Amino acid sequence: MNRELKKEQTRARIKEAALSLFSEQGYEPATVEAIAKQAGVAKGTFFNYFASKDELICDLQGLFATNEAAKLKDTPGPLVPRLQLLIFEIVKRFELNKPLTRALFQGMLGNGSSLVKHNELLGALSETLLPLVRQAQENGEIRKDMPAEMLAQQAFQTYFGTLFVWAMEAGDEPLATRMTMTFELFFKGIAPQ
Amino acid sequence: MNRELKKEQTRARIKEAALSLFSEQGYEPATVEAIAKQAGVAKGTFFNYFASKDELICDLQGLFATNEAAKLKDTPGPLVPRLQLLIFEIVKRFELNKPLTRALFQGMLGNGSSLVKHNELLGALSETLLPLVRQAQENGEIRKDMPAEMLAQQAFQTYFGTLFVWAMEAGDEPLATRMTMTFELFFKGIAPQ
Amino acid sequence: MNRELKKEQTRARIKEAALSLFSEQGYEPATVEAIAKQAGVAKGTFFNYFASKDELICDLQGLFATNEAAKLKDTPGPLVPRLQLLIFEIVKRFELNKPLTRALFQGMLGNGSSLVKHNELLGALSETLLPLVRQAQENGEIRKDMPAEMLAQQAFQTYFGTLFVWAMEAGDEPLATRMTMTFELFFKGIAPQ
Amino acid sequence: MNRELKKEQTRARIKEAALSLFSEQGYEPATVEAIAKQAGVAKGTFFNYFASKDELICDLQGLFATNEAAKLKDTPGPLVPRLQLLIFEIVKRFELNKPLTRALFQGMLGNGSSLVKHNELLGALSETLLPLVRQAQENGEIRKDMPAEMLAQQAFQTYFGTLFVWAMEAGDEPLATRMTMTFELFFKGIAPQ
DNA sequence: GATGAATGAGGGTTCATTCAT
DNA sequence: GATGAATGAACCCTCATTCAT
Repeated sequence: MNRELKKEQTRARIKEAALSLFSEQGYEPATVEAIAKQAGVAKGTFFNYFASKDELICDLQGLFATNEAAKLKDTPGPLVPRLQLLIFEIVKRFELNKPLTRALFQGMLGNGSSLVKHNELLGALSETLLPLVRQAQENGEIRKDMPAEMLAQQAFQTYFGTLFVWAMEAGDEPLATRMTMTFELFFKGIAPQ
Repeated sequence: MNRELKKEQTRARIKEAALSLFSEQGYEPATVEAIAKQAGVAKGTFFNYFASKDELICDLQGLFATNEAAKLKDTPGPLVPRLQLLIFEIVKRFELNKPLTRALFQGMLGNGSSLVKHNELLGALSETLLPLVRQAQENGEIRKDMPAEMLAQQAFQTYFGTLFVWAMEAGDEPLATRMTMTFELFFKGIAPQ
Repeated sequence: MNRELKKEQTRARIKEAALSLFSEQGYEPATVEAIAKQAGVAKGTFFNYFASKDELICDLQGLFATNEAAKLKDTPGPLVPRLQLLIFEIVKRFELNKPLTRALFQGMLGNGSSLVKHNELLGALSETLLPLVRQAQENGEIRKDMPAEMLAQQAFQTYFGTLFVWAMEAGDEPLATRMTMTFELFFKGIAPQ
Repeated sequence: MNRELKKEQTRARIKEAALSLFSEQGYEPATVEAIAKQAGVAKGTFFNYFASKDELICDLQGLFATNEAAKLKDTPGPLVPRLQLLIFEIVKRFELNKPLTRALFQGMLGNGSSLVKHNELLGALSETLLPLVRQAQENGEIRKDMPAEMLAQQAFQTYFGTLFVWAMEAGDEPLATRMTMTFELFFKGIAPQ
């Protein structure tokens, strides 16, 4: 439907505008009015698509996570190198710059439902990851003396820690190499004794 | 001086009040007025002690870091176990609860001078850490194929990642055990080949 | 005509929906969108039937008045008891609850054309009433030392005063008995010396 | 105290400004911003004095009532003529014009706490009135076959009915004469048989 | 005729900050 | 040094109304 399509586009334009302004100005200074203007719609229109600025952030925090890991399921062979590759590709794809990353973090932290969403996202990701981790434990790729859940949690910490420290730093080195290196250490840490 | 002492106390009371309210309500909802009231001073008085709410956050972010590592300098023997112990003791001491941690993160992220301060703090910490790391590399406790700076950076990532993921989770498990475990993996990751 | 009928029904459905929502939520909170939804039409459709929310209120304020008095015209005999009976029956019929009454008052008061309509309605009612009043004055049922217009005006005051005070009260006693009693006093007040 | 005095003045200025704008433009069009401007204060200052526009209306509805009746208590002699005189003087004093009266009605009707306040005011007024009414019943000035509470209620109806119908009319005749006349009828209605 | 996405002025309200007392 | 009234920009959000489909 033409109507339907247009709505989708408007929604996308608003999200893009938000990302653009968060990158330029940060979370708080990027007001709903400014976002709407940048998206080429009226302020009221913003609220036809997102009940609040908070809801927008909830939506946007999806950028932090993907479920690409699902692709690895049911394929045989050693997992660790493929996970490493996966991480590299994921990080490479989403172009989070530092100010945007900070803005997203900030938006998430000051917002109860973002918190809930965050945990849902991590939960869903865990669902995908857990069987793979267990399989890797069986294969002897990963140490068996830690529960898979804990290992997944450690992976998340590694991920967000890298993201956070990177985003807070002044320089402009790319995230991808840093993330890759960090996960190298991580995989070494969780290798069997 | 009596005068001097009183000022110090007032300042301390304001900081305590802020921590208490950030814990209860989060960063934004804890208004300057509420903090002042909780501290038993007038709103205007707050600004005699902190130039802005942002400056207060800058001050408070010191809670994330200590320079206890300095104690380790110039003492011989293996470093890694002592570092682990140090981390455990640091984390155990400062009682950051989850809402407060989130509030501090949020305050830091939306505030340019906090960013600067953050990097200064990490820089200073690096200063202390670097010689120790190099020494440990010499001793063969830590892999030599990564520059000490990078290793320190990795440590920070590990630290903040743990803090962040923990602060975002729903439960109320203590930070200390989690942090210890995480650093166990970390030290394993950075052990020599 | 089928077409004509359907329009009439839709219009009626919208009015019913409005009354229902005004009763539940009051005048302002009952948005055009909510009314349309309750009536089972789209928001835009509302405006095909009423040029504005104000016009709807104009339409609805007819609930405050009827011209049943016309029935009394040209029948002989004492008027006062019949008028009393009439009032009782009128009030009994239209089921104005308190929140709805307040909502209608509110809608009327904030709306220029409602004001005009209100005066038109009262004017028309006067037209009907005046001959009857004069007749009653001739009959010696009502004092002659006040012009009929003034007496009609007094009746309106009595009517709206009762309505208003009743609508503002907390309880849920029925309007009918109150109105009857009030008009008993009123008729006593306008009886001949 | 000078400080205290100034606050009082500011509060008074805001109320005056509100009355002035309600008279000119009606309830809704008189925005808080406009009221503040007219009062010569910033918009934020308005909210230092009134938590909301609704609260202002609550405050203002006091204009509808006074407790001058208290003066009559404990003085001997016939009450009815003194009550009539009292009403005349009350109405004469407060200069409610028609648009303002409509605005106040409108503000009260759309506001839950105004409703409560209204009933409190009438309750307090009843407290004062009831002993007088009973005394008048004893004196044989007022009919004894109706409870005093009901008579007070009837008086309120008479009062607000007159106010409402007068405020809705187009002309500009003074309220005082109308009110006096209406209460003449009312007192006749409640005279002993 | 029906639809509902788009509008956008304006709503009430908040709060960090200033400054006269 | 302490106070708290005043500030006013900016906040998020509402909703009657329009109009292209």
